Amino acid sequence: MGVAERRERERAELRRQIIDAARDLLVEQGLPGLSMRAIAERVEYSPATIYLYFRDKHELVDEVVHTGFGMLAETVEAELVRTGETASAIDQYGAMGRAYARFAVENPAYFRVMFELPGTAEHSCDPVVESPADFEAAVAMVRRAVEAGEVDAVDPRRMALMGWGLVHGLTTLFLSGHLSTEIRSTDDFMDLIEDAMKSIYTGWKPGAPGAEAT
Amino acid sequence: MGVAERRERERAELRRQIIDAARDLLVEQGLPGLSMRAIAERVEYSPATIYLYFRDKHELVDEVVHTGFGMLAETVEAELVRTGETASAIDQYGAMGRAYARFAVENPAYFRVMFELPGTAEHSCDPVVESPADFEAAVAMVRRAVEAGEVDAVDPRRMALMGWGLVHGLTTLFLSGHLSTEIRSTDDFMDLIEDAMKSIYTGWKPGAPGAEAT
DNA sequence: GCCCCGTCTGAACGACGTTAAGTTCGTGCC
DNA sequence: GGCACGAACTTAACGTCGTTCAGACGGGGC
Repeated sequence: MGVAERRERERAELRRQIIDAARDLLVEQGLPGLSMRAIAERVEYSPATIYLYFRDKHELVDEVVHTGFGMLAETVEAELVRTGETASAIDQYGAMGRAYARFAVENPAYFRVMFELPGTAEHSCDPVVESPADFEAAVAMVRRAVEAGEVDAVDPRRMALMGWGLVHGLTTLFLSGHLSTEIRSTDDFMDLIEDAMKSIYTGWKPGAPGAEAT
Repeated sequence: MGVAERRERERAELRRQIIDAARDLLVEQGLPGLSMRAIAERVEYSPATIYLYFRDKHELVDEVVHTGFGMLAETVEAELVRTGETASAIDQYGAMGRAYARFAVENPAYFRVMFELPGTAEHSCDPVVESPADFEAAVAMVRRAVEAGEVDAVDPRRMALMGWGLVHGLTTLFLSGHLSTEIRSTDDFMDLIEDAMKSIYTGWKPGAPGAEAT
């Protein structure tokens, strides 16, 4: 009686194909090119068929966004294992920021959909802790840096938030062209991110004025 | 022969009404509610009429975005004259960041259109210097702080960029709901911005480790 | 052999941005 | 005063979009 199982496999397969087609279309043509009809044509089905697999366009895009956050988390975590052997906690924290920015410039359309579309916030959340996965990793990294005495006693959650905000803000401003007078190339941008990660924890270093007052 | 002048005045008047209707619609119903047909209905003209005043929807939205950047600049500059008497340069710099964030939470739809729509970057630019107006003001403020000895010698352009990125990033993350686990209310958010502005120049204070190395 | 049910499609609906053709009407000219 | 011009505006349509629904197809169980 393997017929039901085979049917289910085929269903999951097509569902996967639709999501992949949507992702490719998004990457190749941006958000305006992401239409149900275009997706349908790419998987060689009628547009109506998609609605047998997804309630509406929103649900399909949600799925794409979800995989996007998965990719982002993978990128950041790969950077963590790459630098885990040699780098200090605070340097790893900086490396996380750079990995985040690199993902954004390498997948601009993806990144924009993930953060600009309304109602995508819940997809950045770790299913276990109800909070963005990488954010928790960043918090842990700041905590480790504090415990190792690399930086002064600061609130790790608050400081991870600062780092996220700083990198995310510079990234979105860069992607939307608002930094074109200051930052011209991707290399310039990555230098800026490097500076930014450095400068944000300069104030936490032991002996910095006002660092313990926060 | 004032007939041509009157015609021109009437043209400008209707053009203004269309922009205002678009702005109101955007504020009331967000970007999805901003359709040419809805704008036309609000000014009580046929949709086709709008095309006698604007080449296409893009040009009309550009005009709305332009006024948005004007409002943002006014908000920030009003804060500057309010604090100009009493505050130090570095505190005024912090006040600029808070004013920016306040504008965003008070005009979320406006703010999102200004920064999320593709090709809006040029509207943030001062017509004289080819750069966002408030950004130049922030650069000047950092420079004044350096000259007054309030902070260590840092690159003012670079540091103003950091401040912009930090505030902008936290703001967009907050508006898109990605901070909902950390920041619940608008008051929480404004507290965060206050912290952020403080912490970003803590590292520039005289005697901070590594501040002169950057 | 028949029927059922899951799968899929063609055709349509309403809303969208946009355009071409046509109507109205005040104005300047003879 | 009558006429022609041109600006202002509308009507109706085109092609696109997301979405729905009635029906066609076809393999599996009785």
